[in-house]
Amino acid sequence: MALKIPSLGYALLGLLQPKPSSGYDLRKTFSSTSMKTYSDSPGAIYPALRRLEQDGLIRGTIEDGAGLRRRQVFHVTARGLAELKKWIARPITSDDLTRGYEEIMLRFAFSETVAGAAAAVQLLMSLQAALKAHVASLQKEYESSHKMMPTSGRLAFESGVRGAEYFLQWTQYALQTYEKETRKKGSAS
Amino acid sequence: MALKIPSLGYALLGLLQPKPSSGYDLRKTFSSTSMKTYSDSPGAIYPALRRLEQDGLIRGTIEDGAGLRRRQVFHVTARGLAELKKWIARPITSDDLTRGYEEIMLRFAFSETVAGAAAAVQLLMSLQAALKAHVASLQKEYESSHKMMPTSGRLAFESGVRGAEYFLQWTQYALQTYEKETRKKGSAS
DNA sequence: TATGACATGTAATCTGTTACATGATTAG
DNA sequence: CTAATCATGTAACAGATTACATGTCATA
Repeated sequence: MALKIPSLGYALLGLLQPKPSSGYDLRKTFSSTSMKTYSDSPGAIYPALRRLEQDGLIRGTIEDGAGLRRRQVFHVTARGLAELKKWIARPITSDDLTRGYEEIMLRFAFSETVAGAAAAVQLLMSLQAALKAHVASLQKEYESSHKMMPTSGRLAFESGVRGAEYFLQWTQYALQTYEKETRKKGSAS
Repeated sequence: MALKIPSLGYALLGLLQPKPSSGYDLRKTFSSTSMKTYSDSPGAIYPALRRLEQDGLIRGTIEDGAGLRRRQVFHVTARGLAELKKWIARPITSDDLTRGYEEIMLRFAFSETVAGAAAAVQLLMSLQAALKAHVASLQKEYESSHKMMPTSGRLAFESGVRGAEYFLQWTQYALQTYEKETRKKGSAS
């Protein structure tokens, strides 16, 4: 039955993992940082947190500090961490790419803190392989159809192809960055 | 009350406008071309078409040609065309950019056929202005936060910033393409 | 004649949006 | 004291996903 978690659920898990927070904190993170893709509305976040808790992926404890203003702080459970790791370790499919780069980048952004640098590199390599195939198929489709398109259609398609090519270049850069980092750490130890 | 149309609705309108089609045709377009972002499932498309018809944006006529296999072909009404044009003419907001480039590119891809080259250029200029502000704010956020991030987080952020910068460059290229085109047409006439 | 493509739909379920509602605490 | 912020929630609704259901037509 595999426990289906929507994108927002993973975003919450990823944020809670290094830093237990309240629903309100999470809302502010979504509204104030560049994670605005996710809704900061209470109607999205509080139900999502409850679902995660019901699935045993997070646990909330009511904070009773100075004031009596109730505030529930959630932290990721062992099960939640395992689920996060599974998500990050999943190989990138062409379907993932079709859905857009956002969720992939979220996975990558969390990967190092959640599962270590080795997992981050794994993810990058999987992404690179998937992107190569994706770019090739986009180019093929472009070749076969660009002549029938109006200028704006063609340009929009081009933007997609070039964006993917550029993203592929970025994976190379990211992998190199990790290589340099491990060399530095290796020689420093 | 402004008639709210979801992204899928506009995608359908945009496809139907130059070429009336059946639900089945549209599903195949979504599954076979790079418009896979949109679901090709009947549970998404047929209800969406019915909603558009109820709002008077498209009208379906049952085709009775050779065979008796029923097949309903939808075409965009005057009201639907007006709605499409309004959608394309809306200036690009920072909100649009936050939600991702896909819907913006859809608007642009359809713009020329639906509203003419001048509208396409208008859209590009609006996009360029919005992107400049967006890139600047992303860079600012990057500057103030990149030192606290793990490598993977930083790289993911960089990918977002650079992607936006690249997209901005593309708008320049697209505008130049239109300039060249109008010059050619102007001198040819 | 049976398989597969054509063609359309519905029902259950899940998630997110929008809008409303409640109450505690702090700052002016 | 009152306005803003902190903090949490609920209810109605819209839209998408998944899975199922139905029937037509061509072809091997």
